[in-house]
Amino acid sequence: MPAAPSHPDHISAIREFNRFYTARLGLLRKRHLDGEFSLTEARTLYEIGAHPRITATELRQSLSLDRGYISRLLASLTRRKLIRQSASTIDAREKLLTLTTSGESAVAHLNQNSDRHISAILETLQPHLREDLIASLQRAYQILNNSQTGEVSIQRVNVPSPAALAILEEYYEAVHVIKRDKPGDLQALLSEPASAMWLAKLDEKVLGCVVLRNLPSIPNAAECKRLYVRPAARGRHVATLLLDALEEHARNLKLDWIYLDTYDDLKPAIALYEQRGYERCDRYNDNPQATLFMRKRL
Amino acid sequence: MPAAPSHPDHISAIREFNRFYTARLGLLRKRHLDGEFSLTEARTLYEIGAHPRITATELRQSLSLDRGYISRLLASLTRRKLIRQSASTIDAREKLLTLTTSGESAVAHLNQNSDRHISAILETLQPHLREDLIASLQRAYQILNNSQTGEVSIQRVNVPSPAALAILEEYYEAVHVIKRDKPGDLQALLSEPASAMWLAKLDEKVLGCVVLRNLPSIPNAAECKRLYVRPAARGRHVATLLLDALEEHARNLKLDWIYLDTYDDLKPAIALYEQRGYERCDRYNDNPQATLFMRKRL
DNA sequence: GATTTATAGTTGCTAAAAGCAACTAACCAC
DNA sequence: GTGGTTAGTTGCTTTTAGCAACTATAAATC
Repeated sequence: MPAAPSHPDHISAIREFNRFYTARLGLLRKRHLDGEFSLTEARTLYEIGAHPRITATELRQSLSLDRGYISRLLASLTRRKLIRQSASTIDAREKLLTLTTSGESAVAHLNQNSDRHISAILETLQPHLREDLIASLQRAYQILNNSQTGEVSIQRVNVPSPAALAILEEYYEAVHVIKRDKPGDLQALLSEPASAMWLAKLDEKVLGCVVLRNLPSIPNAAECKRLYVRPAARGRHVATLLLDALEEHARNLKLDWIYLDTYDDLKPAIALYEQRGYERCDRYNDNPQATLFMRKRL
Repeated sequence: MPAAPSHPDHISAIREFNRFYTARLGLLRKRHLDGEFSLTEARTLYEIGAHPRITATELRQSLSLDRGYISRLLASLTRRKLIRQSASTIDAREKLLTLTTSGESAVAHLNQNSDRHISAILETLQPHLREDLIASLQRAYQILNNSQTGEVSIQRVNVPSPAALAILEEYYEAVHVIKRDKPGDLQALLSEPASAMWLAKLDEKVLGCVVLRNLPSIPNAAECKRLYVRPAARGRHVATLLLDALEEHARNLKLDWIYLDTYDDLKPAIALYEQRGYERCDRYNDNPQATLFMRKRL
């Protein structure tokens, strides 16, 4: 649909908001309140934390900085043992960046600082205004996040591609699982008859994944595993699209049940499952981390 | 009222919004798209434009930069004829900063650049989402703007204080009046029986002003003049407080009518007047700039 | 399979941005 | 007046960032 030209009032309203907001929240302060890191260093650490296994080039694009400068910056952060640069098996030129433990605690510390500042502002607000403010910002977030061009597509994974391994890696980090699959396991899984994996993509960027796994202990059933949507892509119904693909596939296989396990804490995930017709059931496996079990009749 | 401690979810929601928003809008890009100015220079120019007669120290606080650096920055902008530094009559140490004509056009040009970028984002949105986005951001703006601590107080002006002269100066710049009162005129005005001036203040900062002036041509009437609220303080009902004070004073003087003149373009001002019971009337003076005349029976 | 072309990252050099500290001049409180 | 304070300036230094030439790997072309 061809959008109508933006009304000038809209534009200046946003411009004014930007100026006001950055000033009020101190978003442009050079020395990031914390003596130890510059604003750019802090942003770099945060970006690596948010996107483990990011490459320097991707970082450069998202921070819009010079390659040379980034290179030195990363060298310095590595020297200070805040990040780790590991060789990529896919492309020997690039290095995959991850936070070290102390890098993670540095990010946590930076967040704390920024939180203190935000908290001081929120505390001057009456509770209902506070709710109102959060809701307004979240609405803005949602609208802008969804506005990114392109359609989310769901792709079946046939081979253990780097992209598939990378998103699984991210999933593991996000849920802190202890027992991780090895790359070879994915290959094995994909070749099992009733098992499969899907990726959600926007252009070429992977937004999330889900795995359907054979469940030999229960007749005519399979298990939904590794449902994960990257934080940056949430609110775009990516999980819904992934589950649609998974369930359709299961139906084609003439399965009767999808089982899954999860944790009581994951309220939004549980809400989604319930909304899709999953209902609580008894423990069906011995996953020690899981506290909640659900299933759906197809 | 003692505010309840902020819920951690609120804080992290705001932190995430900040990261997302600054990245999406490119607010942290160093070289401000325009080759001519750095981000800091652009911010400086904008700040001076938004607060004419600001001092270097105030600027330093709002941009949180070093005094020495600011000093050099201002020297450079002055050399480039973008700003003017005029001596303060109140405090000979400080210099009042204003944009030159070419400084103003530089700001306009910077705004255009930033607008292009904003416009590109808005154009990807459907009209209703666009409206929704603007409304959300404006709501956030409003809440945060009002959250600034302290109560707005209204003060009667007894002598032509520097603060009173400064806000009048700002008013003149804002409305582009040709015929300005000279400082002596304010003294004369304040000593007239039915005339007076009020300032709205937040802590020690002046937010706006209004003048009540004797109107000898009409019996038992006075005129409301110079109603002005600084852009940064709008949305806080400052004008309402000022008019309350003015009308109360007029009633105490046993006046029957308040008259005022304005321009058709000033829709929000006119809406405020109408809401307060002012109604349109015939031209009662010979102010060539005025196109709309109103009055209210007290 | 050799050759070109492109890409990821490094390094030398330089410029711009920003901070620190010592300074001057004006103001303020007693 | 005198001592303490504040607004702004200036000399000096560090940090931040960019440019361009370079190496090594990958991808494309023939």
